[in-house]
Amino acid sequence: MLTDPSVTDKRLLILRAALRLLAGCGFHGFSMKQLADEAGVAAGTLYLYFKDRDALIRQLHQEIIQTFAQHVLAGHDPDKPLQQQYRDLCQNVWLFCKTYPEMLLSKGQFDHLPPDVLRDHFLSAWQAFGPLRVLFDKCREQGMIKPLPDEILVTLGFETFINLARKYHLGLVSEQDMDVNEIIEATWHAIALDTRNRI
Amino acid sequence: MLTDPSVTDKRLLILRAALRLLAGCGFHGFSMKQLADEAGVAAGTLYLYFKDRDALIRQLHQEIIQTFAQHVLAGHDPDKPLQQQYRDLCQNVWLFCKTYPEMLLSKGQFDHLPPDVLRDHFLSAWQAFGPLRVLFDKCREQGMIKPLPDEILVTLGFETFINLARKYHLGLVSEQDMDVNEIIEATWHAIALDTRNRI
Amino acid sequence: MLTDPSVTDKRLLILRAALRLLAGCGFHGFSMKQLADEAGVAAGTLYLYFKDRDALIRQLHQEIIQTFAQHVLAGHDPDKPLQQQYRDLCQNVWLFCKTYPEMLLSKGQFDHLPPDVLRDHFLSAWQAFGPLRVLFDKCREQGMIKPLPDEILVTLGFETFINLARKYHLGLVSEQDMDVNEIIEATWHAIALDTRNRI
Amino acid sequence: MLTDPSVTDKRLLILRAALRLLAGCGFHGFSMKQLADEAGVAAGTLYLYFKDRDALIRQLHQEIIQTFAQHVLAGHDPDKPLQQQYRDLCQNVWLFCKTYPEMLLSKGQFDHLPPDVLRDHFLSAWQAFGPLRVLFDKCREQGMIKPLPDEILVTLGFETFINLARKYHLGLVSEQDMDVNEIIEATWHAIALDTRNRI
DNA sequence: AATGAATGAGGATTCATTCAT
DNA sequence: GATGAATGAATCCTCATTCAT
Repeated sequence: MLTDPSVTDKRLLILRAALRLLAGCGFHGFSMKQLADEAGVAAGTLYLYFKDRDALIRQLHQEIIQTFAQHVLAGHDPDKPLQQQYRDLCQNVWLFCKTYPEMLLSKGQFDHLPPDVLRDHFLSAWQAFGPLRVLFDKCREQGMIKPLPDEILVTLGFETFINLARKYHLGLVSEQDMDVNEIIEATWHAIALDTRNRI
Repeated sequence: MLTDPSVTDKRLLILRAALRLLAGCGFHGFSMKQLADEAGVAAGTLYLYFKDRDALIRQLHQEIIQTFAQHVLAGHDPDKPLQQQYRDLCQNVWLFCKTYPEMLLSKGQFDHLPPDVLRDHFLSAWQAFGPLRVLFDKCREQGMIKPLPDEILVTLGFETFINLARKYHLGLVSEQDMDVNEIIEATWHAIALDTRNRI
Repeated sequence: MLTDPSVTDKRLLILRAALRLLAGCGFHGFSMKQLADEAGVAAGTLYLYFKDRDALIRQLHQEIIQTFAQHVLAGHDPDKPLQQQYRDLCQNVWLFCKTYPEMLLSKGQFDHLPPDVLRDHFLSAWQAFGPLRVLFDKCREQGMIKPLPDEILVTLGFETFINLARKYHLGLVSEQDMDVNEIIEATWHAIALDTRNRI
Repeated sequence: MLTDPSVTDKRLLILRAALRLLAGCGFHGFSMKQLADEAGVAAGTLYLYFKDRDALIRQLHQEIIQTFAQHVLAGHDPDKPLQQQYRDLCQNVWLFCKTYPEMLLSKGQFDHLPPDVLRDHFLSAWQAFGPLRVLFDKCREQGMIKPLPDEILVTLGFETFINLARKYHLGLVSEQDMDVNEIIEATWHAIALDTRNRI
């Protein structure tokens, strides 16, 4: 996995180097030669592991998504109270984004992959997030949360932490400014179905 | 302004062409030659209006921010009820993002501008959003919303609509799936300070 | 003439500006736009006075040669003693090269004009130097100088001062280092026919 | 060395090609593409050996200076009579300039290198000409030549042959016109200190 | 498997020249 | 005559990719 430094598989070494460069300089200004240097291999070696630049970018994208999913779902326990599960997931999202800013920074870089490729990646990601769908289903069944599609719940809930992490790394908010638990509660209010919430 | 097609100032024509390309293919694969073609001018002409590629990108970024601010604050009336003001702003954010997807898609492309440039742009944007800060201040004074920094309120509130618009344009959510007013309420729940909200 | 600042003929203004630029940055890095700015006219105006860049360069070359000839022959008096005439000419060469370094610096820049053009220019220059040929002829007739072709006498005599002026402007020799009269004598030794000179 | 055709080091191949082009067309009109073609390599290859065009020009300049020095000092024997040493050096200068006209023609092209670069190159050249300084010192000590600085002696002596070679290659003087030994004597008269020389 | 020199198409940028005003 | 915005060919340079070793 991208975040596991003990793995020395050369393919992963290259992807990790690509991630560092992507975060550092974006797509432009990251050349295959630079990547080779950063990864500590020769230029030609890259092509033993990846058909071409595009293939490398796509695989990196997928790898990031998988890594993200694994970190977010780490320690997930479907037997805990539902709201606790939600809190744990939020914590994980926040922790991951805070710890690995390069994944965040490179996110926008992928927005222009061909749409069909993007779709494929999202679908496989969604599969990795199966437990999340289960959680949302249960919450909806029990009338705990609003009857909104998963995608929208994700935006109201988890994506908030991604956005905050970006601001955090840009220095627009400091950790003193925010009590993560407080914000988790806030996002819960957004998705929770509480008759008393009605205005 | 970027969204006003009646303006024929050549500088703006070029920026608009750049926006279309940026949305269509991202930074890479958008060459100055392509831009010239898209804008209907010769390659050399670009350099009469912009010192170089970087200057063009930076000016585009600022133009987008300004345009965004103007659309969001359009029709803003500080004399309306506070919550209504919030609703209006949310509506505007959603409408703008839905109507001009290219602004959205190009957003991630700017993440790698030099940090100091990014900071400058954000600050000038924040100035344009003065009425928003006033609104938040009033709401906080009256105990209507949680005592969170503006930046976080923005994320919990408005950025939700930006994220949703992206998904909308990617086809991940359809307009049938979502009742915008419902989502506006949801984000209000996120930021609102309601003692009954306490869990 | 290039060195006469009272002439305000626009053609000459342009040529003088070209000379300044040529001396300052060589052929490369001197653009028609720069020239227009330096001359204080619009780019298009250059083409009212010169067919194209090449024509301008050629005319500049000729102008420099003519100016050089006029300065060198200034005050020439064919009735003075022959050796004194030689001394005067040397003095003039030195003075001119010292006073107008830009003419010197631009000299090497013309070495790559098409050979036929160069030839034409040299021939017309040689015509302007008629009095010099007369002087050499008289000296040779009287057995004062070696029976060498004019071209070689010029090299042994006058070109010495051109070379020294270049070194002077590069700071490789200072004026303290050199007594011009002494050097004039030295060059005279080079061309003089003195039986006692024989080794 | 630039004049040794047996060396096939690619860097030298490129420099030699650059020299041919420089002599043929001067700085302008010699493009990196042309150079690549002339050298028989791809355009990109140039940049494997030289950082950019400027670096190439600078290195060419130094290479020319070094080559010139080596040829001029070839066969130099400090044990010969001093005047004979001088004659040998003059012969070498003449021979070199006659044989490799491209080095001559490119000379003026370097006049616009940045002054500090020019200075560096001249200093390193001067080091290579150590034996020449020794010769001048000895001659001055023995009262054989005028008490002039080395730089001026060089101009009066050796540079004469450079200038003549230029005229020779331009067809302004033919070899029939000139007896090199005669001219060597003439330059010796210029620098020699002979009381009988006094006029 | 690994290398890295070589390639050459493609990018950003410049600049001589034109032409409508 | 004079302007200077517009042009687009040509320039320098980069970089993804290949291939002989």
